[in-house]
Amino acid sequence: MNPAGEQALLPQLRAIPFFQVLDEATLAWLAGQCRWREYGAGETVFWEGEPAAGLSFLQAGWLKVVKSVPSGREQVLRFLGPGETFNEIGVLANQPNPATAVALEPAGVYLIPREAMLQLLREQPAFAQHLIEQLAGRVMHLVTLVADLSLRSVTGRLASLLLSDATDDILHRPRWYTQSELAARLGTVPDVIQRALRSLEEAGVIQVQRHRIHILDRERLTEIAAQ
Amino acid sequence: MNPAGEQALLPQLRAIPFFQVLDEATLAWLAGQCRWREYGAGETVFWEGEPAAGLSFLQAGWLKVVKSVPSGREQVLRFLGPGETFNEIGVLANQPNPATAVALEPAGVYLIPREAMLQLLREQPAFAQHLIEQLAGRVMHLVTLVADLSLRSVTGRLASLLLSDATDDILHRPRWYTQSELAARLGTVPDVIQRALRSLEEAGVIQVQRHRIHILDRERLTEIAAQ
DNA sequence: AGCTCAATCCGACAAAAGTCGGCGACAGCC
DNA sequence: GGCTGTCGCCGACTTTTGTCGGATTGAGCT
Repeated sequence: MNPAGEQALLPQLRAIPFFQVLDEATLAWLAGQCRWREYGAGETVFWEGEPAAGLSFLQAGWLKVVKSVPSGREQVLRFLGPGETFNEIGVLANQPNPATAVALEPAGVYLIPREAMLQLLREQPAFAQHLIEQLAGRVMHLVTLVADLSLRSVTGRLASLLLSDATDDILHRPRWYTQSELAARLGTVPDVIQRALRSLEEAGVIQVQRHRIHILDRERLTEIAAQ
Repeated sequence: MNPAGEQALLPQLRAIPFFQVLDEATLAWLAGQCRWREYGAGETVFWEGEPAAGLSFLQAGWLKVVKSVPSGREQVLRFLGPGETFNEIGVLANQPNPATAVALEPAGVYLIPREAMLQLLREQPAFAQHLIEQLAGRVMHLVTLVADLSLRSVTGRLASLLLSDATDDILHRPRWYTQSELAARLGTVPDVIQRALRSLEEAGVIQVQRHRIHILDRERLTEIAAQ
């Protein structure tokens, strides 16, 4: 994993939905502003409460964005993979980072400094437009998460996750996607997830293997997801 | 409660943070686009899942924005009072309304149709900028709510709410602000709120009256809020 | 192959949250 | 001033979620 030279970075930037609205000259300028950083698995990219350095985009690897509490429990706000951007909020709200970002596997990140970001915002109306759509999407996602945490059972949330994340009725779990992470994503603890998985398996709705979960009965799982 | 004529509506629009960045001509144009609606207490302003008609701002009264579930339980996303705007998200994400809005007391609302809103967005970069900040703030608020629901106890959340919403150590509760609404805001049910209030009162930390709650020991309440 | 550490699994228990039935108090309304 | 419906109050109970100790498994490493 190496930082892309400017000629390699450019097509990458172009491929990111976030920047697709920019013209070539602006993209080139932006490429010059980016700073490269690498992180090992488990390393923290930035901490909640720190001043926001800028907007980042993930060139390679996987990250999680979490809120955590002294006891050690944490709530995953989102996982993100190559090509996704993160920490827009700290920059835009002119506030400290609202959450912590941690690398789940070795990751390479480009940082677009706060000032470059704000300049883009001022000078590129199309960029601002696009950003607004992104943020609106982010809000919708969070609203769903709030309703889920408050109104639905752990088993129901787990069922929904399986239904929405599985491809061809199989949810593949990379090494980093442990029951711990699954629990943190669903707002609970590993033991409860284990219990829920077991009970779904006993009901014959899913089949759990070490690194993947098969959906056996999509229909019944959908009913369970309503709880 | 009457719709303001254009000459009365204008200063109102000017006073709304959302529109403060617009020049006089644009404000006047906008005033002409607004449509007036009134709602009685308990009436629904719009439903989750409906197509988003536009951005609204509340001229008088109080509303709640909620996600609810067939069983009847609901999660309040926010309460809002005169001068605040709502349902930006449906418009901006080009999605159906993500939540339902209900009047808590007789309310008057101006609706800015979707098209006018989008035109503003295209033609007024300053407006777009301001909108981005608003959305970023909304995201921060939701992130906090998610972390609270997932990681903190009901009593802790209640304590936080008392600390942040009380003025001069007193939280006034208008008629609509029942224990039911309090519960829906904190993501639980009325009985649990009643229990939590009683236990805080027994501990001598607060004093509960019918329409207001006194904070007696701010320091201890702050400790409890950490749970 | 053996070691080691983390992930998983499991049963028993504890605590928090949610449910239910019923009673009393208050506000609004004839 | 009485009626009525909602809100609030309370105790007992159920369910869900969270915690703990410890056994087991598997992957990666030496």
